[in-house]
Amino acid sequence: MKIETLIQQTTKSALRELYNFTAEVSEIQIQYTRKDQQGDITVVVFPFIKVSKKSPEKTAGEIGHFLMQKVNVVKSFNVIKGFLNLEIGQNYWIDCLARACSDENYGITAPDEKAETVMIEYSSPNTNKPLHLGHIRNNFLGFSISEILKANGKRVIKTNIVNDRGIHICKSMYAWLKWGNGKTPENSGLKGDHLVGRFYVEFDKHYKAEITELIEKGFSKEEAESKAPSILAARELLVKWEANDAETLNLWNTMNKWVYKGFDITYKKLGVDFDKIYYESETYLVGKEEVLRGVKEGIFHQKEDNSVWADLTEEGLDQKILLRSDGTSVYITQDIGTAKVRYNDYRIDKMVYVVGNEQIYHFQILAVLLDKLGFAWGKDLFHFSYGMVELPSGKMKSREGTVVDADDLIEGMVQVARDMSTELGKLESLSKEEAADTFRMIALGALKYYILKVDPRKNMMFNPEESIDFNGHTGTFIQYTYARIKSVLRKAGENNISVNKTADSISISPKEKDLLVRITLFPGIVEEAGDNYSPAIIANYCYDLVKEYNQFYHEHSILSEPDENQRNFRMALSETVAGIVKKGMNLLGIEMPERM
RNA sequence: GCCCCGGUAGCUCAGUUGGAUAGAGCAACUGCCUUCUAAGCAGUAGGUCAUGGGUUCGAAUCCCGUCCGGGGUACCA
Repeated sequence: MKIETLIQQTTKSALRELYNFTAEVSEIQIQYTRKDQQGDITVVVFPFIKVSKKSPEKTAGEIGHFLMQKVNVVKSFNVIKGFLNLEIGQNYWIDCLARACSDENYGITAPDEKAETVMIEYSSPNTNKPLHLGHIRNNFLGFSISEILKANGKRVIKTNIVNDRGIHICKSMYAWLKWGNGKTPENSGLKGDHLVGRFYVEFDKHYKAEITELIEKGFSKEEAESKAPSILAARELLVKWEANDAETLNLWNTMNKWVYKGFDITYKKLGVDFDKIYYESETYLVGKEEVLRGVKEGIFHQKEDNSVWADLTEEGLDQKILLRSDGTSVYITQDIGTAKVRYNDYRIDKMVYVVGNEQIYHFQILAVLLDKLGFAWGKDLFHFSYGMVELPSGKMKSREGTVVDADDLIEGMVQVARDMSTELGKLESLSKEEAADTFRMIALGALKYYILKVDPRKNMMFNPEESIDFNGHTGTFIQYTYARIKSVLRKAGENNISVNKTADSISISPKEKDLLVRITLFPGIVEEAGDNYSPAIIANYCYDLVKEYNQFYHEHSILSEPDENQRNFRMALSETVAGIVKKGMNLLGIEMPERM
């Protein structure tokens, strides 16, 4: 049993026996004792002075005596105001270490027969432009949350819906037809997604110019936006596409293939993957059918101009368009179809959408629409909404080219990692390939950590200079500590010192105690991260753990410790910390180098 | 207008879901490499937790008001 639970329950008995009061276990507050106080675990007794009718000190003292008698790991206690600080015997901590050290899956829960199946949708790119920093946060979060849920005993299906059709790609297609001069990735030397992205920007440039021109001719802004020749041409392409026009489909296929080839490279570099990829072009018709069924069944209504709407005013939402007057689908139409297809393909207990918080309203509507269409699971969908990424220079706008491109960012970080390692004279003993792989791990680790350490729900500032910092609260620091431990363990192996997991008759220093306590926290941290869908909780824990380890490392010698039991204990501590940190960082999708 | 989200050190972020004297990193300054990796460790300085009230033994945390910032409210996605 966990020590916290044991103390809570015994405190509950104490309250009953001493004061004839029946408390809920959840009312009994247990916390780890502050570092500036004596003791390991603290019971907060303020809430019970009403029932004890005694001073906080007296009450704490009485409960303290009770706990000492009933719980043998409680060795002593002290009382400060209403805080009952318990000292836990050293055997308890050594036992915890032994368990953590010997269990390869410490902190990780494997799925059992009745494990929930969770499908997690993330990434979900449009095929009209390359991935940028915003997508990076999405991909890292989606991947990490998948890993964290797996570690909490869920079955996870990672999925990606590729928005491969729609007005956006038609814009790129039109621009390519009009101004492309037959450019291809091969003859331009550009990565496919970047090439297609250029045409999207090209489109917007012309479109904007046309709007300005029309406004000068006396049109209203709205009229100009809908009457500009470019947008009309793109719309026409969309209609042709939905009508299966061979030439349009051909171009669409070609350009999307360019993009996929580019995406594959970027995904690989990011280290993310998917169990199942859906394409909007393959699901939107299912959505359209569902919408038309809704019309037939009177759930939705069709206006004179043929557009289809859902009236959600009763649900406190607005009117929502589901099909345009020209019959083409909008974003949410596709989402309805994709949801239906997914539930046909898999036995899904929970559907999680990793999508930015600007789409909160969209997913509220989606849940209601699915519910109205009679899908029981609709209202249970979970929109994991994360905050936007801001730059010191302001917001990113892909149409205006003010985005941080994913490929450029990664390449730049690898370069800095290489320069920094060379400057520090590290990795000289490694082969070229090993060194290159380590630079990659360091660069990606720094980037992933920088993004995942902040609470996903909040907007975050991406400062390019800080993100490539390798000192302080960074992924690099954690990787470094891991490599450092590995180095010690390697040396121990060479000297034939075995890690003794059952060390006794040793003395534990305060710093070692801090580490032990921190180690026992790991399983709870994994659980909390799962409950809260928060990689940040894991990230911050790993930092705290290695910070503590480095202090220990600085204060104590390990290999040159003369006492064998003491040495073995420190080896076990080191090995356990390394194991936890590796598991924790892997939950963030961060690899750990053995040397750096 | 209406609806969501946020405001903690100069900057970027934590803060165990209401507990003790609010913590890290960066930036600045000062020490520590003949000793297991100095991408490290130790120290100095830095705070009216936006603001005003309320709830109670106790509030950065919960409730109400105000101010500031962001997002949403499209026949864009």
